[in-house]
Amino acid sequence: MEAPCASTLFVMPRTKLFNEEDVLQKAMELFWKKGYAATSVQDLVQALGINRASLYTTFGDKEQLFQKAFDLYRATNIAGLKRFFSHEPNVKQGFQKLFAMALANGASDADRKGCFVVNTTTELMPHDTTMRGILKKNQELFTGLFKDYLEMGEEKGQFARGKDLQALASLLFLIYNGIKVVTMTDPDTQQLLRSVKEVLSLLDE
Amino acid sequence: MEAPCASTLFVMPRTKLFNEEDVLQKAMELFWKKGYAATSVQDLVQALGINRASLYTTFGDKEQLFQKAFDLYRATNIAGLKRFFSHEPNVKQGFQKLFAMALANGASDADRKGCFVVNTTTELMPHDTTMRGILKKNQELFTGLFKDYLEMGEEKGQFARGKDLQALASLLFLIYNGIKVVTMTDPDTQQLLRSVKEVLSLLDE
DNA sequence: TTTTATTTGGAACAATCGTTCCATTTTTAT
DNA sequence: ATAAAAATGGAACGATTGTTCCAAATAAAA
Repeated sequence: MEAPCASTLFVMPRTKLFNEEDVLQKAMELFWKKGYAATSVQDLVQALGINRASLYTTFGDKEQLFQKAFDLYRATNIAGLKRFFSHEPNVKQGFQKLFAMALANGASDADRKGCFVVNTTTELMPHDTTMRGILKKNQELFTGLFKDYLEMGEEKGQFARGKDLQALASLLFLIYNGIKVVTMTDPDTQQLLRSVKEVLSLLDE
Repeated sequence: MEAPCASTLFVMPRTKLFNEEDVLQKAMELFWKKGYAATSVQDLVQALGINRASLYTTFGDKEQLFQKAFDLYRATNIAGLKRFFSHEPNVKQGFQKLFAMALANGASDADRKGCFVVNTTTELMPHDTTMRGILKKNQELFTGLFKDYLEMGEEKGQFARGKDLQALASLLFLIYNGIKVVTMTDPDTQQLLRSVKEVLSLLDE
């Protein structure tokens, strides 16, 4: 009955007018800045610059969009950390620079967004059970990278053998999280740099 | 004209049927657990067990109630910390116990509420400027108590003189915040205790 | 008992929430 | 030109948001 002629089967549709990655990036920054509950779909429509209907057809509902934005943040961060470590052979200096960067970022960001992972943890953890698995994995991945980096330093003889590298990795991760919280209210770079110097002295001798 | 007779001037009204402090405590726990944005007035009415109108007449609007609940949390915490320090003359042991308690609390709390101050920081800091002053004061108060406690230990000869106690106080505060975040997703007491042990070794010799 | 002040339950408010739908416009390839 | 597919603007949905108001019930002191 309705058999179409061959020509109609290969008609190409209108291409998307917006770059999906760019839009997702904008969504990431808004959720990062305002959190999940405080970000309305109306806010998203305005910030992303796309139509409300387009938002729903390309990203699903608010929760799915948040998940994608959050995944983008995590992927970007992990990739950046790996790249950073691979370019810094001296481990103690590497952590020194990493924390200095975290402090500088906290001080320079006028929006005081902090860390999207930390913010999401404190906002959604009490009830969101699906997010828990993701965050736990992310935590293990992070401390794992820290530990691998420490082991590299140990093998290179940059500090004494026999240290509890797992405990040190967790400790540095604690501090990383602490920095992301504390710098939101008071980006006092100078004093916290001295704190970082103190803890990194554990890698001496 | 309408001069009332003396007797009517001293008529006592109906007394409140609920204990204001108890109700505020319940509000504190709900805001602590769910955060500001995710807690609706309807949630509060049900959790506090008082009427919606009573809520507004005794506590003001949602924002004022949150502020009072938050103040209660901070006051309780600071008082508790002072009491704890005053009962523990050995400083290193004091911090050891303090962090162990923080870890144990994180592990035992089924609601995974974390720390109300940390949660509020990450939720409201990007935009709320009035809260910033409060949180900064709170931060200074906390690190101040840490530093005073460390100075007491130094004077008592519990560890070597000449350490950067201000930096150490900030460092321990960073770790305290880190613990409050990390234990929300994974209350792994055992491993983090080793991290605490590592950082407190800075108080040795 | 009467008076006074407060709580109480619930209705009502406008505003916003997340989401869906539709008619129109726009772009691409035939 | 024509057809297909996507974006667009905007209306519309019911539900929930924070807040206010009011009549009725209640408790304590006079």
